Amino acid sequence: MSSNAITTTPLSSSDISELDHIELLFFAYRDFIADADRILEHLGFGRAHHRVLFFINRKPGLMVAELLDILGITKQSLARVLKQLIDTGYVLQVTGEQDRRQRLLFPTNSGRELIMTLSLPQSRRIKTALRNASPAQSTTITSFLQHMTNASQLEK
Amino acid sequence: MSSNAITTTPLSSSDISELDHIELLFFAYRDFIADADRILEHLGFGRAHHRVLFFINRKPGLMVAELLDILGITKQSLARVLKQLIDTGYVLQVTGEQDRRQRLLFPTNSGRELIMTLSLPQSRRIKTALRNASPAQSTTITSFLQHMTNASQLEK
DNA sequence: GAATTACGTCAATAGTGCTGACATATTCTG
DNA sequence: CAGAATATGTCAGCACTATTGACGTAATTC
Repeated sequence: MSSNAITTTPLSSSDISELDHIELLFFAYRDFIADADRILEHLGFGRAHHRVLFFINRKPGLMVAELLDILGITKQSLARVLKQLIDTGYVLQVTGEQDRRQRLLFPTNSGRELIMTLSLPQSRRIKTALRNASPAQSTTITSFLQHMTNASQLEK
Repeated sequence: MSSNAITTTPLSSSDISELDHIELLFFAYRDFIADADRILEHLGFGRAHHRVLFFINRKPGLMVAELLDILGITKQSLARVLKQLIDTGYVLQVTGEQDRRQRLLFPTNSGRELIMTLSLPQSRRIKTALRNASPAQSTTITSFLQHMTNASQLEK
């Protein structure tokens, strides 16, 4: 048992390249996330705040329920960070006009400013990674990322 | 202040596509990770266990210090999950031969079996995402992921 | 022999996710 | 109109994973 522990048992050769991709994806995302982490530290915010603010900025006026769907977390988890973002003036809640049960979410000016600051190093990283890519190659990469999501994998 | 909250303040137009990529990367990684999460639940393990086992399987015989470098966490964080993986028979520690201070890490047979099970849905997802990609396009994607890591961004 | 290295461990804390339970408006429906 | 459904908020407790700081031990190096 321990005698053969050193033997590597390769997966079928066709899987090898996917293991490489798994590893690459891990490193890419880890380094990508770390860019913003350094900035968040100073503000007493975490990654959850970042994600919430990012999507509120992407889709100003979205409902709490929509945001929950996008993030894939529970309302209790969202509540904690959302409350902090509201209390600190980065996010604004507005009662829905047609449906007054809804609380539509908007970034404030500070919120937009913050999310831009957080996005900058990440944008730079992507820009650098795409520096030598042709438009066609950029499309290939975008398409790959899209196909990696559940939304795209469903319509296979 | 609240009057212009609805106004979206776009970043410079050249940054728009990078925001799209940030969003895509979030969804891709989130769904990608979730594949294994469902399996881990049943075992009482978390993502940290997954990552540790993954890299021990990728590089059998690596030192604890190397693993810490790869994962980018502290030894105290690693200790907890590593101990569980050792206690449950998925990982084996072997004292280094040249340097007897080292504890070289190896996956056991069960460990290799488990990491294959965890990697399968992720491999399938990647395979599906690459289904219509030519070899050249595959290379483009691999190259992009590589360039997204700190290691590659440094040698710019 | 003393410093350094590789690793382990105890304790406290933070961030972020979860479930369950319950409350409050508001809207929809029979 | 009364009751069901919906959108949201909140309290309480727990799990997992990360952190820092401090200290210990064995092995190696100088």
